[in-house]
Amino acid sequence: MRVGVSSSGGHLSTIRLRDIAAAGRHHEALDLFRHALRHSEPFLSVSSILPSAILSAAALSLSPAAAQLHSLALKSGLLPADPFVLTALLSAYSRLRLLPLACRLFDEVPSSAAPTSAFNALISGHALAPVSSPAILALFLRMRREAVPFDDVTLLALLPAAPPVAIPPLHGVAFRAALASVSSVSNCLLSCYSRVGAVDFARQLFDEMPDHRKDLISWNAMISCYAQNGLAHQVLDLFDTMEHSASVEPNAVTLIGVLSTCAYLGAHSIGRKIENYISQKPSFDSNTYLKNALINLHVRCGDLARARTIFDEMPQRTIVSWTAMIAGYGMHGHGEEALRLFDKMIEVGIRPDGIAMVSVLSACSHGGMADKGMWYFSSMKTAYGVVPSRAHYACVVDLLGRAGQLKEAWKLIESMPVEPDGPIWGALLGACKIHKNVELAELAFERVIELEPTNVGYYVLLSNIYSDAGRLDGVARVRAIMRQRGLKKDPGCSYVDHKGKVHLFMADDHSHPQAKNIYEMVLRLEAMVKNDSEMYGSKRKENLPLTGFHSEKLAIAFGLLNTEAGAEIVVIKNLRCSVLSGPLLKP
DNA sequence: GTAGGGTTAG
Repeated sequence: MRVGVSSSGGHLSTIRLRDIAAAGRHHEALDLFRHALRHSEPFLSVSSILPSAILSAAALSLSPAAAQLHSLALKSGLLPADPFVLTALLSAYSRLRLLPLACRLFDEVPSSAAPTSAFNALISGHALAPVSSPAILALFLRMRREAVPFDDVTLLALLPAAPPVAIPPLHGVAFRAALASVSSVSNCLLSCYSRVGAVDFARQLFDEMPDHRKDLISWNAMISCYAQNGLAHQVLDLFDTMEHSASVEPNAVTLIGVLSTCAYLGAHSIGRKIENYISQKPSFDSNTYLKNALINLHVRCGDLARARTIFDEMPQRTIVSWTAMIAGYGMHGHGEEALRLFDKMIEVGIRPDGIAMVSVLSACSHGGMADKGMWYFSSMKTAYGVVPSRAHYACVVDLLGRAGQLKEAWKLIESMPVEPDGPIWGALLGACKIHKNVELAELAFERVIELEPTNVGYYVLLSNIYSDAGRLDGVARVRAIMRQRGLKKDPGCSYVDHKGKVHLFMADDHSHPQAKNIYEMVLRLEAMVKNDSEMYGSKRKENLPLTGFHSEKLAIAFGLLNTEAGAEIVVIKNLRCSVLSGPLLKP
């Protein structure tokens, strides 16, 4: 359709509108569109400016405007034939979460006349919906049946939403269409493999990429892959390689991956180096994601004051910033401060999500505030619209359990609207250990082992409960089941970074040069905690050799023996011992 | 001109 009266150069509006919309100035874009229509510029086709206007309306969440533009398109005779208008509308309805409208529009397109871009828009729209993979795969199959060519964009929309089993066949499809070597597609495949834990496949893809196709995103995806799969040593190794390979410069996303690994390892010194590097780059200064990663680093390494300073100085805080800080106070036993911060978050108008509530409940649990925790748990649905998930139940079972209310914890599990999972029964089992309840422990163990038959931790826990109760028959039985199922006790290890040297401790480990002093220290500490000097003497005499010494206790004792009062001791436990050979952890 | 890959908290 041509609308033309005015004298100004028509196509200028088209170009300006696109640029303005692309720059994110959507209000201006819509104003310009209205202006162009009203003044009917010559040689200006509505079809050339309508797609940008439609997408601007969607970007501003203006459903009525999108619907108006839709009817304008109909009146102008642009639907369903104009592929650009059609695709923009499909994309707009998808982004406005009006998927039914998108589907209805798509159905009006004559079969096999729909362009690739229309399918792509609809697939992306379905990918935004919570349970979408069947619908998406159906769309893709229909595309192939109707011989509509697919492209890289199709795969980028399809792959992240596809179920794990569909990834390898889709990889094959991409390969045969000569799309698997397109950087964006191979990066996407890499993250898909990462997400399902297929780290080796991801690495293989990474290694197979020729250097000129390996871009910053490829490096970031591989680093995040290692980080998310807990392979800390590999993260630091790859980051090191990246820094020495001149072609790409790390960006904020790279550093977030590395920082999360430092947080996981408690590698405070490396993390601080990265923080220092960041502080010299003004462009990183306003990156909220990066600040959140730094908060998490300091929180996990025990430097709450530094974490809080970063938090306080942030120009913008997201719910992630608040949650990281609340969780930090919670995990270090500052329950009151955690709740104060939570109240403040509510005050500034941030509505907590499920994860924020997990951090609140666990702060209550670790801070011994059972009543407060129960209050938050029972009110969170009405107050904040957070429906309790299994993670919340696990927190509350832990909370009741620690407080000695084992029966109530059991009743809560029984009353759950969904089936309890391993961590929930595990929390009850842990509470049984604290309160020495063998009967309930046996019941909880039976359930937890049905759900997680190979989780060695639960066997060890029950064995220790029997051992505490002097029930050696039980200990033997648990050991027999473990043997029968081919399960081996994971050697728990803890380490301390002291003066640039890493000191590793295993449970009941006597190999350290200071072993004698360390064991003395543990016994003293235990006696202090129990406020029972009798125990110190008795355990010392009767236990030869000494057993039941957690690796973590040994590491803490070592730290206390070798540092000044008030010095920071960071103990990291239960990591795969392989991380200790990492290059960055050496002095 | 349309569709779009990598990022933090539990």
